[in-house]
Amino acid sequence: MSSTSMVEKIEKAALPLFARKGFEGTSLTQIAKSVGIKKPSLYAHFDSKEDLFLGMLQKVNSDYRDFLKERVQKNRNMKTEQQLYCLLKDNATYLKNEDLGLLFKRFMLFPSLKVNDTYNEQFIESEKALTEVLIEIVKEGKRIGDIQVKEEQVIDAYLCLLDGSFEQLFYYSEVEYEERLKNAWSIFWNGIKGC
Amino acid sequence: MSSTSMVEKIEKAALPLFARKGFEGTSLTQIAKSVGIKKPSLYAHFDSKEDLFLGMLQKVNSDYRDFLKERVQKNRNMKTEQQLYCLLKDNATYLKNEDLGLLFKRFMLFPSLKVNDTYNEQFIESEKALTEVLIEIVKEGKRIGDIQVKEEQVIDAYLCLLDGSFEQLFYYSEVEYEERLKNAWSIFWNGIKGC
DNA sequence: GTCTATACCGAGATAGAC
DNA sequence: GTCTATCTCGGTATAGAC
Repeated sequence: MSSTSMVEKIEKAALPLFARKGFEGTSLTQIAKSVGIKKPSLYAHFDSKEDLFLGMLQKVNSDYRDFLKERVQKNRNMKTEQQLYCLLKDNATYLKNEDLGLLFKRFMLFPSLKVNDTYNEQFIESEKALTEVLIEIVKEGKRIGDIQVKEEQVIDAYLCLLDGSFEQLFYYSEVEYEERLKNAWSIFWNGIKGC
Repeated sequence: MSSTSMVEKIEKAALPLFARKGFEGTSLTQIAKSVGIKKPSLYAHFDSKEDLFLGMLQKVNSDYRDFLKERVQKNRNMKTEQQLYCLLKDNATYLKNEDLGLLFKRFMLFPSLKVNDTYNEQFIESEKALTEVLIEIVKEGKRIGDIQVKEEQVIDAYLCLLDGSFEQLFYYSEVEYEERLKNAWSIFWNGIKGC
């Protein structure tokens, strides 16, 4: 629990392993090897495997929430359509970093399957943060008349769009993903505007 | 590899375990216990853990494709809107069986992370089957004038809707899910009809 | 076909020298 | 802080009696 630099090195090495193979699927031997030290040396910096993992989760999630805040602030003056589209794209861009994205995907889609609930709370918090941001944008959009449909409908449809595009982020190549997202978005916005 | 009845019993016991905890997360001891026999007895029916798992995957996937065919056939004479909505709902209903749904979810969302590619091929095949069905419906819908927007747009948006709703199937309670899906669908269909 | 006993391995974690 | 050596546990899989 000392030497900050080494802790960071270990977490950085552990991230892609946990993201790709999950908690149980990743061994301390693999992590140590990736760092370039021996397995028992890890215990000079972390109390247990779970300790390592949980610390990493916390960092990843607080980073994500910071990113979210910063982006929303930056897009504050755009039109409603642009704000919503940017939120969708920014989210994808951030999570397109494979390690981060896979980690989020894994622990948002398979909650309650793990030992400790503290694992999931981190991601639920991040999800809440995103939803709150969305609600703000939609409310303002309705107020100024950019959105005609009922607020609840917009929220539900948008979240579905976001979840779906998040999944597809990993199926398809980057160019194919962009094309698909553009198409899905245009249908969505078409449906939002009302006639 | 004999006594068909016992093989089925074992697979039936293994399904919820693999679905909830994954391949590595499930032990043969757990499976044996759930069946009511001892661990080594499993080897009278399967060559290995992988053998058991793969056989189960194959069965699950062929069942799913049969279900898909049957449903599409049944809805053949409905209007385009109803066909698309039913496909969405039927898919959800089928996968709402938690064991099946979780298994699909796990192995469709985390492909290429496993030992053997044969695992994933099963699910990719199932996914293809669904896409082909969708394309047929949309093509016919365009032909008879129920759909105005470009075919590709409809496909992309629909798949995004389906993926998103599939994800949400596990987040929310049944009633909340229904409500959300209804909202997302109405925005989607709104966007499809054109103005 | 099912059992007990066991081989073998790799996991997480600890002790203690340096 | 890092290492070697070691402990304990639970995993897959096999041998061989019944």
